[in-house]
Amino acid sequence: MTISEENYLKVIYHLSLVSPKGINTNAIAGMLNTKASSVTDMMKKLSDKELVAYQKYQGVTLTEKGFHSAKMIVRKHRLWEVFLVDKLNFSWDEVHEIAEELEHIKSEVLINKLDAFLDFPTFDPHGDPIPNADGEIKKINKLLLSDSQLNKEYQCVGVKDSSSEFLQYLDKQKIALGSKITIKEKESFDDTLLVEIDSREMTL
Amino acid sequence: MTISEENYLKVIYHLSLVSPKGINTNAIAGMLNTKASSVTDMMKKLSDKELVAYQKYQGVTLTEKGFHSAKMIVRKHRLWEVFLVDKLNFSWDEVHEIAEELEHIKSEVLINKLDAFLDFPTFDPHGDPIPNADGEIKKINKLLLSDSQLNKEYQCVGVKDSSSEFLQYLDKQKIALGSKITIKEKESFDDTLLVEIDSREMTL
DNA sequence: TTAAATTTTTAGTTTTGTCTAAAAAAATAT
DNA sequence: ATATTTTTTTAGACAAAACTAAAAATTTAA
Repeated sequence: MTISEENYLKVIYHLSLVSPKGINTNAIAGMLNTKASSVTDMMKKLSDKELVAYQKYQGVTLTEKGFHSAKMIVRKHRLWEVFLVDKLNFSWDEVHEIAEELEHIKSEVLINKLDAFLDFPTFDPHGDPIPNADGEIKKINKLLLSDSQLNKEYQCVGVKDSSSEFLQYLDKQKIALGSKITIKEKESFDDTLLVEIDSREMTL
Repeated sequence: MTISEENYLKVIYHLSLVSPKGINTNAIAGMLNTKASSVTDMMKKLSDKELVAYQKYQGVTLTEKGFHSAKMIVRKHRLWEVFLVDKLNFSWDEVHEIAEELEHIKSEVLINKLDAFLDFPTFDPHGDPIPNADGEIKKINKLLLSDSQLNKEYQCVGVKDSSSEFLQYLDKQKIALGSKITIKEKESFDDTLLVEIDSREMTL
């Protein structure tokens, strides 16, 4: 599989998780900064390889084979992110771009040895689950902080907005994965929350 | 720089170390399993980028800039090999192919952090020197076992033939980098050597 | 020092992944 | 239900990196 094919598969995979119907060419083009016509061409190719089911004007869905391939790419991406953060001391907002390249390294032995070296992590530094070698994904009950209840302890397992700015803001506020969060008060007036994070109080 | 350009640079670098004159297109084509005509095309491109000095029919040499770029690629290749062997427990005969891919990952921060993580190694698992971040290469007095003197202790720092078969043979004989070797006797009749390796005696 | 052999370059194609512009299909609005 | 708008596909072109076959330059040999 070429790097380009892998990138298309990955994008279709991510879009599939959000909306389970056929994915349209424009949505794919938007994610890859390319044009719908280029997407159409690639869909024909991926369809020939039986990685997607494609009927013109109807959008595409991943086949079983395509779904598995996509998960393996995501697996590689996220394992490399763990490596970069845990072993090379990158901060979690710096790793995405590099992992975009590393995810295309071919060797399966490599990725399984890396997995073992990292102690078989199940979540990446952004809190997203890492598929195992068989493509199985550990589920977790996630809810948004804004939807959570008063005076109940939660643990931060991920973020919704993974822009550099937001991640750096969280770092500065010393909010990390695993942080224990309890909402003390909700201010309905401006949606401000008084929260206790790792035994420090603050307003968000 | 594209992957293809990097591969050409690297090959020209390696050929330059063996013969310091202009490198001919056929030699490059041979190393890259491509054709001389393709090499000519690429030489024009690299020449436009001022990475090589190229005059038709006269072979090519690396410019200062090209020489430095080539060393950075070699640096990446060898650092990744150290990572694969030391951290992921690959054996030294399995790592070349994977490092051929990893060497093209772009981030400079990445490679410097990897360097630090590995404790700034100066030699790769095959005993070849690793250029530092400035491109400086540690020299070592190397000589072939067949050219070495009787009853003098040497240390194995590299191998001449890096084929899988040979490396696996060495592994089986428990000969590794750092092994202390002393020649006890030379049999001029069939060039057999009676040697002492890490306090075990054997004939080669 | 010419002639033969070899090496290198040029010219013209191919493949992959992209693009633009135009045509076709589908969705929406009146 | 038809017209308009939006989305998607087709058709044709381009750039990168390779190839083949033929031409040109260089080297070697007689």
